Amino acid sequence: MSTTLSAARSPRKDALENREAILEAAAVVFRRDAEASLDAVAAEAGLSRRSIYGHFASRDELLAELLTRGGARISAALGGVQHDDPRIHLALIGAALWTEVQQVRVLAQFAVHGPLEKTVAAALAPVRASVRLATRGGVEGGWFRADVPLETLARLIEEAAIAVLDEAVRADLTEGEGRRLVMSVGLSVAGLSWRDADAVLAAHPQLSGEPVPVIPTSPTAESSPA
Amino acid sequence: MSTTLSAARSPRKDALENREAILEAAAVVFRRDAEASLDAVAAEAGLSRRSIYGHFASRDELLAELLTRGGARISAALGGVQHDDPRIHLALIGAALWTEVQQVRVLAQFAVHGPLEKTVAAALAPVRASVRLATRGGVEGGWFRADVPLETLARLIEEAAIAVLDEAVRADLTEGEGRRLVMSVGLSVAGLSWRDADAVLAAHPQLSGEPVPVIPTSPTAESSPA
DNA sequence: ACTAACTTGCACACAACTGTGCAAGTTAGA
DNA sequence: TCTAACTTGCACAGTTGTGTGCAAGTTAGT
Repeated sequence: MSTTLSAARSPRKDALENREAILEAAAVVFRRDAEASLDAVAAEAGLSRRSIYGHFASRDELLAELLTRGGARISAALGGVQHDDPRIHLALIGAALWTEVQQVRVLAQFAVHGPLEKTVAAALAPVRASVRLATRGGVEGGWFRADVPLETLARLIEEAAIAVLDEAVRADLTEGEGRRLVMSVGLSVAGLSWRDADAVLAAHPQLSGEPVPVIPTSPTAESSPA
Repeated sequence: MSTTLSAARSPRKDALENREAILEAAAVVFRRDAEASLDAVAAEAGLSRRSIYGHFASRDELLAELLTRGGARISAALGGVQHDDPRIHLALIGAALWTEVQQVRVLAQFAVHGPLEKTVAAALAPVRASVRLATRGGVEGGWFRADVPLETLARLIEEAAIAVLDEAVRADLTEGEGRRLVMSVGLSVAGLSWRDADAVLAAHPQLSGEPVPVIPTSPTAESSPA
């Protein structure tokens, strides 16, 4: 009665929820151990391993979607981040990353090993570009260290940021403290003294108050704690 | 005729060499991929997988020895490192680590995942202690950042150092450049501006010339590239 | 209340890896 | 030269994981 012949019924709503639950569970599990089994993911999601294959054709497909989404969220958070002062630009990037710590940490798990490298690299390309832009500006402006190739410096800043995120989570820092630390250490690696870095942060209210503009509510993850 | 009854002949020399070759191969292989198979190690060593079990009872035993030795080498390189000025102390630690990049990178592979964590932690304890000492001194002296718990700062410096080592290898930097960068970025994360960090390095000839005292020749690895 | 959409459990086949036993080879060294 | 010390290849058992097929359930939505 709906479509031409033997119309298939529309997909069920709870199936979509389960799909999200799987992705959320995968994020949790793979954040701890990048090589965890699908059994572990299923357990975390409260489903059976078998049913994962109802949503994803293979482990790799699940991973690909997970990483792509993570990259998208991060890029979204990076969205309007930009500033004439490269120091503030860099700090803002740090702040934006902090709002997506979980995602960043999942991505970081796969950044090094295996063939997922490509996927992760693609997902993080916008972030990289933004960091590179700020870095270049900072070096040219004379604030950032000029004793290292730009490319190297940008990478060091990235890696330092990830290290800080990890440490902030491990040390269970406050929201505010974590944010501040990511920004401050980022600027440190860039070349500023810690007092200068803190001065920059202190002088700019947008860096001490609430995060960045923030997006209303993403339709993807965030809710449904499985 | 030698020992009391049915004297066993003494072990053959080439067996020892093979044992070393296996360890060296393991270092190479596991540096790339911490979860590589023993087949891969055997191939790298030019031996059969079966014969590995003639030297090590299990994968874990091989790993344990590899990590323990790595830790020992690093600790040895750290040996006499100490200085009244915490900034120089920290720089010297960086320089010492640079002489053992390879070892450090192997250890780093296992620092996070799995049950080897304990072994690695034990192996790196002396390094940690030295870093902590320098950090404490630097903070108390007013050079290093005082806006973070000491423990956190020490860890950040460690992680930053590892990141720099990785990047230095990836970017294929000169011996000298690599050493300088490890020291400089270490000081940066500690809180110094990049110019101050470079000034510290420039003002102290021991930091710009050849490494640290260096040990004559360790009887373990280093040679036999297998 | 019917039925397609989902989930589940179980049974497979397949692959990769560890660890062992053993017989047949090589080789270092007394 | 002779023999114990080593290496090797192969076969095997055991483990852990992936991906599929299928029959028997539940459940959402009409």
